[in-house]
Amino acid sequence: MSSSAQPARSPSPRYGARPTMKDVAARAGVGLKTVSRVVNGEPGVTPDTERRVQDAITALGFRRNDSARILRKGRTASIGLVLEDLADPFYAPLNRAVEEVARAHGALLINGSSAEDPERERELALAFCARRVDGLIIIPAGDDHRYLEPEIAAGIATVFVDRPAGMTDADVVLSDSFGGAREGVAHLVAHGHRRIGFIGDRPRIHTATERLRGYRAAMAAAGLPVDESWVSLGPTVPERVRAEAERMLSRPQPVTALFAGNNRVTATVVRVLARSPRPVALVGFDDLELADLLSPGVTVVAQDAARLGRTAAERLFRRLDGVAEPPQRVELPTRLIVRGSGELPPAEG
Amino acid sequence: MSSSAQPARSPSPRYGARPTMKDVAARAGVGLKTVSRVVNGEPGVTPDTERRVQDAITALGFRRNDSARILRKGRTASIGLVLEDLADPFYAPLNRAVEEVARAHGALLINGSSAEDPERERELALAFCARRVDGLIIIPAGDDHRYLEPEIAAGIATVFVDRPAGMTDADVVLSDSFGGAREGVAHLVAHGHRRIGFIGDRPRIHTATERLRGYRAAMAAAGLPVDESWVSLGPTVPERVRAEAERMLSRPQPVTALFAGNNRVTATVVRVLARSPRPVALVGFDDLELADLLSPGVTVVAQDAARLGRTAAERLFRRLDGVAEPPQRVELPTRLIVRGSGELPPAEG
DNA sequence: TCCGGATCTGACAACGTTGTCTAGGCTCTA
DNA sequence: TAGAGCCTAGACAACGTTGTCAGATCCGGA
Repeated sequence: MSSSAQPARSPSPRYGARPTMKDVAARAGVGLKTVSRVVNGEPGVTPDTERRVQDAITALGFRRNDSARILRKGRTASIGLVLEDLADPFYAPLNRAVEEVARAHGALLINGSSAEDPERERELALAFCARRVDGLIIIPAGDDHRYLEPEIAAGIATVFVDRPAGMTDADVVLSDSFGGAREGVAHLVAHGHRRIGFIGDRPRIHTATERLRGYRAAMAAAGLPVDESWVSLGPTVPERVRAEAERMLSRPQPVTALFAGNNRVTATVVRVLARSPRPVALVGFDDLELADLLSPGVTVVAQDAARLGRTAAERLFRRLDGVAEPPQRVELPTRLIVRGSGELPPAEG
Repeated sequence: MSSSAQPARSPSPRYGARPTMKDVAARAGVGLKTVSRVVNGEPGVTPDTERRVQDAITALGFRRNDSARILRKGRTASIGLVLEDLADPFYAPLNRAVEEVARAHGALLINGSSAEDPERERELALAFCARRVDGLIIIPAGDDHRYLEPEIAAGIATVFVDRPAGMTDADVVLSDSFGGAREGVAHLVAHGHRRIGFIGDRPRIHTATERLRGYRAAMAAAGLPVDESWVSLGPTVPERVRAEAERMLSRPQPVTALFAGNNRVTATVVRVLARSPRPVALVGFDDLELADLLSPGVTVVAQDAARLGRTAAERLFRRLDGVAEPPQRVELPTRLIVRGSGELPPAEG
């Protein structure tokens, strides 16, 4: 009776039992190592033997088990990418750029979203390390990366992108948030604005504070005072951004222009301004798809996300190729894209 | 002299040589298996022993090597996702949705872009299989997926998304391209348009032909003839789309409305229409960020990309949990989002 | 005929982990 | 106090591959 029950256990015969090199070797009537040689295109196999092995491989549907290979060789030919949100259009080109570089180096890409949660960032990065990725590219969510030190010491190359790492020394590739914001605000100042609002991301996010610093620098350079009610840092959910924008616009002395700290803020502010009775100027950090088609066009401080990713990945692979130099901080320039500039609403007072 | 040269070989002492369970066991003065038990939280270890092991783990900076674990256990707790382009904003939410489901099941996500190249899709998928992912989610670039049959037979669950697989029987999750396009075109017809253009992706892409079929169905249902010069399938690069749109608009009897086959086409057409002397109606497949802010607003047939990804991933994990049922084809509804509807330019003749 | 050398091939150990199985120590009961 | 039974702990093999090494075969030349 137990024998009659057995067939039911496995839904299909030998389901999940893949052939191994041993099976191929047996079928081809050769040794294990010869199969290995054929599979890896190593020299020293007669054409005839090779053909027999190839036939056996095809017949059995053999595919090398890379887990075993990795275990043996110690290198995984894969890198891990921890970003904030796979769904964020800003990071998509970065993701792709990293993939392209990885591909050029024959490596696969494992990735995940930290969702701006330091604990989740940590879990992901360490899970990647357990898989023994050769290298890590991280968009930091947290500000303490000491947890990575054993991994880095053990040889996992690590590059941080978009924001600097906390409490640890490693390569970083950034956009010039400070300079970009300063330039964007200066553009508003040049058009006569004196009361300029700033709405940005939460203060624990490095880029947010850097951009605010740029805002203050531009204001200071122009000799303009900053009323603290014009400045707002916090979550970039539409509700908050909308409320803050409306607050700044409805005071007795309303701001005449706004600087939006990132793409999500800009998108919400654009919607608020579309309903504003009087024209309000806007400059946003990060470019937006279709931004050129809005009227008035939205002037932006654009980052080159793809270049950010490419630079970080190239740096990583240089490390993997054994280049040993002290950790470096690369800051990529931003680009002010002036749109509908002629129509930028002038300041009134 | 050779001995004096040796130190230079390894940049830092024991660099890359990670501690193993054996090292931990030696340091803690316990057996190998006891370390394994502690690392995996298995029962049967006294608190005192456990503490000794934990201390050794911390002191050595041990981290379990998942490659070895995978080799031993046969399951990788990871799934592979082959999409068309990691940088395409349409696929970003799908990507994220798949990640979330994977995460909920304790699996990691490996992904890559096929760049719409069947050969590259194949390479990626097979590379994932060599890594022994538990399952695959594929947005097909090619139309022959027989290469996956040995893998599927060997137990790698596979789900296709966004487009059906070619030549093989597997689960598929799609949007209702046909129905969506028909509804979108019917919307234009309802506003009095009789000469409606269709610009879509290359004919070998399933969604492109399905949407075209929907267009033809809507025209036929309204008793409207279709002049073949109104229909254009091909690469969605801006140059071609722009040229085709301009061609359709500059004929003696120009089209009075356009249906755009996907987000990239819509973006380009919007730009062309912004310069058009007379108003031309537009409905696009896929929603666009900020589409509501354009004037006139762009009416779209929206797909729920996140739901597409979620559905596919859930299906995959059901398979992995052993649910055995014949391959299924799920078709998700689209949603017509009417924008600036009152202002939809009416047909003139 | 024999030998050196090149070429092809396979036996074997090792990579780091987990499953199985057994040994030893302890507690509890009769 | 002996024996049953439980709990903790470790020895060992196995997962599928690759690196090392040594054996077998074949060639040409002496």
